[in-house]
Amino acid sequence: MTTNGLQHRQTEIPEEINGLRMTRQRQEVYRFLMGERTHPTANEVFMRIKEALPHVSLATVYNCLEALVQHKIIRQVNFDREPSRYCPNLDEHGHFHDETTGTIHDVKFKPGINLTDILDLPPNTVIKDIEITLRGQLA
Amino acid sequence: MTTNGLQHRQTEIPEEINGLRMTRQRQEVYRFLMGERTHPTANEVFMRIKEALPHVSLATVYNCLEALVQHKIIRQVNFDREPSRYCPNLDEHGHFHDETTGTIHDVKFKPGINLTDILDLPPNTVIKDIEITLRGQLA
DNA sequence: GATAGTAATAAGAATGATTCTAATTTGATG
DNA sequence: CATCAAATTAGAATCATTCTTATTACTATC
Repeated sequence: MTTNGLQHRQTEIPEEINGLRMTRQRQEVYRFLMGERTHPTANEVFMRIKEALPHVSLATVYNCLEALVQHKIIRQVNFDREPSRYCPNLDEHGHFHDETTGTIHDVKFKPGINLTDILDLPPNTVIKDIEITLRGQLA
Repeated sequence: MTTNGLQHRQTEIPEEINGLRMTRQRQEVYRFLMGERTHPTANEVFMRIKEALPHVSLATVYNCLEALVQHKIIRQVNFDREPSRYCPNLDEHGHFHDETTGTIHDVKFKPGINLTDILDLPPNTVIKDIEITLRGQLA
């Protein structure tokens, strides 16, 4: 029993995630990202959720993405200075950017590997976030 | 015996590196980066080399940096969407961004570690470039 | 060493992703 | 339903970077 009947055939999204109230706009952004594994840009999210929310604004998409990132519901991914991309995979992982096709693939670490074990960090370092980016091609 | 006497007391820079003709502007950009380990931005490079070349333009600094990067003489380093920074350290290494002070530290890998060994890459992947970024604080 | 052709530089305009501003709407609460 | 805070909207502003065009500097050749 849902509180409204609008979301049949769509992924149910709770009213709140990690303390963030999931407004209609945030739901659409999040739902789209969950079903999309191509790491879309803010603009791509905007184009797509306009289908469900024709009056949504690009600023709102940026606001939603920022809120989702800050509440650790999605991750922001940057390649050089290209437009930021967004990723619903919260597991620790890197990104491989295939230069031939332009596609982006998540890269997992081999089991048992702890990133901080292999890095020569200064003592007393508190790591909040790690980003690994690879560029190349699938031969 | 140099071809001119202008560079006394400065690091001698060859006329060509990796096939790139080292013009006066490229020399100044490169010389500054070599002596500076703070990973300066294009604008910081610009401000500084103006002392030696008062008529240099910001566009030229960007051109020089791009040429140096493309000829693998320096590396471009990006943190999120902040202005790009430039680094003369060509060894494979990552960057630790200390949020408290805003400073950036090079991070080496522990001896014997090969990055591709610990990543679960798709088969037949040719890696051209790896970037590792850490954010946190020195407690 | 003058000349022609190419590369590099300079100055300022243009671009484009992102952020900001101000006004409106929505939602939660009493 | 009145109130207050939060979210959304539309459009303007920002700012690192790139582009354009004109000028200048090199290089190679005569």
